[in-house]
Amino acid sequence: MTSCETCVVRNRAICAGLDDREIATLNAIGRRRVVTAGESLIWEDDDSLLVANVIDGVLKLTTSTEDGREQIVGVAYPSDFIGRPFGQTSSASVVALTDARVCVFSRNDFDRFAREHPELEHKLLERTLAELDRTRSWMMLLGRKNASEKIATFLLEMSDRLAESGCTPAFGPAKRFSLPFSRQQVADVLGLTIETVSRQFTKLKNEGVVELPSRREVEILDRGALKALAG
Amino acid sequence: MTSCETCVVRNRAICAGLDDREIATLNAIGRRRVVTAGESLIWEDDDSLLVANVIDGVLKLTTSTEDGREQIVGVAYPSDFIGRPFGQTSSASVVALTDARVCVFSRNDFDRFAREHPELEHKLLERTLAELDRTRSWMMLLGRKNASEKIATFLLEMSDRLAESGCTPAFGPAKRFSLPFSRQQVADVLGLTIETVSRQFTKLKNEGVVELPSRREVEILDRGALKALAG
DNA sequence: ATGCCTTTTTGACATCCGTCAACGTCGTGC
DNA sequence: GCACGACGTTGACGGATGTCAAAAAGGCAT
Repeated sequence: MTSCETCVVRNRAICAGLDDREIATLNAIGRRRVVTAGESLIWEDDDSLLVANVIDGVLKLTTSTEDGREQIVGVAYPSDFIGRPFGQTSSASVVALTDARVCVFSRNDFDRFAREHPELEHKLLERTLAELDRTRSWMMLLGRKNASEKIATFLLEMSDRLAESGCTPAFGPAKRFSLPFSRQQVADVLGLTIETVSRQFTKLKNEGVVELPSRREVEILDRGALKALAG
Repeated sequence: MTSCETCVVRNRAICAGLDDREIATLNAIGRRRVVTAGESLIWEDDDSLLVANVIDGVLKLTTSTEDGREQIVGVAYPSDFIGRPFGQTSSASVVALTDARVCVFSRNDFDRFAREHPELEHKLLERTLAELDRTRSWMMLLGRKNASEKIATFLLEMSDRLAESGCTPAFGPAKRFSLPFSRQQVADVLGLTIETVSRQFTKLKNEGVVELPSRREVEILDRGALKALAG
C-alpha cells in the first residue's frame, strides 16, 4: 500500500496540516483504489458507505430522473473530496470520467476520525463552502443562460480548472487543453442536448474563437470573445 | 437586546449545543437585526462583512448577470445560516422576502469564534453539506426538467419546507400554505419567465390539482397528481 | 367607493432549442 | 487495410417557452 507520505495531493487535500501520528491513523483506515474510466464509485440514493479523496483523474457527480435524464452536478479533480460524510445517503452518483486513483475511507471510519480532528473538519468545511459557491454560480448558468453563453462559460471554466491541476507549465488559464468530457457529458453539465453542444462548438470554430484539433482537444484562440459571449 | 436564552431557534440553529459560557460569548459578538421585506442584508461580490442566523422570516439568495437576469440560488428559513464565513467575498446577494429577524455577526468575529469551537463548526459543516445536497438536486430541476415538472416540484418542496417551520399544527407536508414568493420570484427560482409560471399555475388550477384562493395562497387538492407531474 | 399603481393573467407571435434521422469520423481489433 | 461500433456532426422540422402587448385583478391611499 502506497502511503500518505508520498501522496501527490498530500498538501492540497483535506489531510494537509495533520501531523505524523494523525496521518498514520488516517493511513490505517484508508486505502488506495483505482477507478477506471466509466466505473462507478458511489451510487445515487445508495447508503453512503464511503467517502474519498481524489488523487488523480477526474470524476463526475450526477443525479438522474427515473426516465433516464441525467444532470452532472459536480466534477471532482485531484485533491477534491467526494462522498457524503455525516449523512445516511448520498445525493449523487460518482463515476470516473478518466482512469482515476482515489483514497477511500468507510464513511463511519471517516466520520469518527473527522469528529476527533477539528482541523480536518475545518478544511472540509472550507472546501464544502467553496463547492457550494461554485454550485450556486452554476445554477445561474443552468437557469438563466442560453446555449452559447453556456458553452462559452463552460470553456472558460475548463480552461481555469484544468490549468490549476498543473497541465500547463506556467500559471494562468490553459490556452489549450484536453476535455475530460464527451459531447454528451458536456451536454449533461450544461443542461443541453448533444446536438446543441455540437452546433455551438462548430459555430465557435467557424467564428475563429476556438480551434478543435480533435474531439477532446480545445484551443482557445480568442479568450476575449469567449468572455464576451459568456455574459 | 434580546438574548440567546429566549431565542426561538436556539435549539435548531448552529448555536445549539453550546454551553452557557459560550452562548454568552456569542451573545456578546452578535446582535439582533430586523430586515424588512425587500431589504438587502448582503450584496453579491461585496466584501463578505457579515454572517447571520435567521430567527424568523424568509430570505432569498440570488445571483445576477450584468444585464439584469436573476436566479434565486437558495432560500433561507428560520434557523438557517446565511453568509460566507472563511471567505473574502460572498457569491450571492441576500434579500428578505418577508419581514425577517436575524442574528448577525461580523464575519471576522464569527470566524474567530467558530475556529475556537469545533462543535459549532461541525454543525455548520452538517448544514452546509445538507444545503449542497439540496442545491444539487435543484440543478437537476434547472437543467433537465420542463416547466410543468418545475412547477410541480416547486409546490411540493414549498409544502414540505413551510410545514417544517411550524405553519401547520400537525406534522407532514402542508396542504395549504402561503407562498413567500411573488410570481416573478417563483420564476427566478425555477429559471422560467413570469408568464410561463402564471400559465402553469392556471393550468394546475383548471385541472383541479391545486386551488389558488389568492395570489400568495396555495392549496394542494391532489398531491398524487403533483408528484406524478414532478417526475 | 374611487382612482392609481403594481402585479398577474391572457393572447398572439417569434425563436431557440429539442427531436428525429441521416451521414460522417474516429478508434480498435482482426 | 478493412469492418465494425461508438461518437460526433449536420439538416429539417416542431414545439415549448420566451417576448411583447394589452387587459384584468388586486392593493392601497385618499
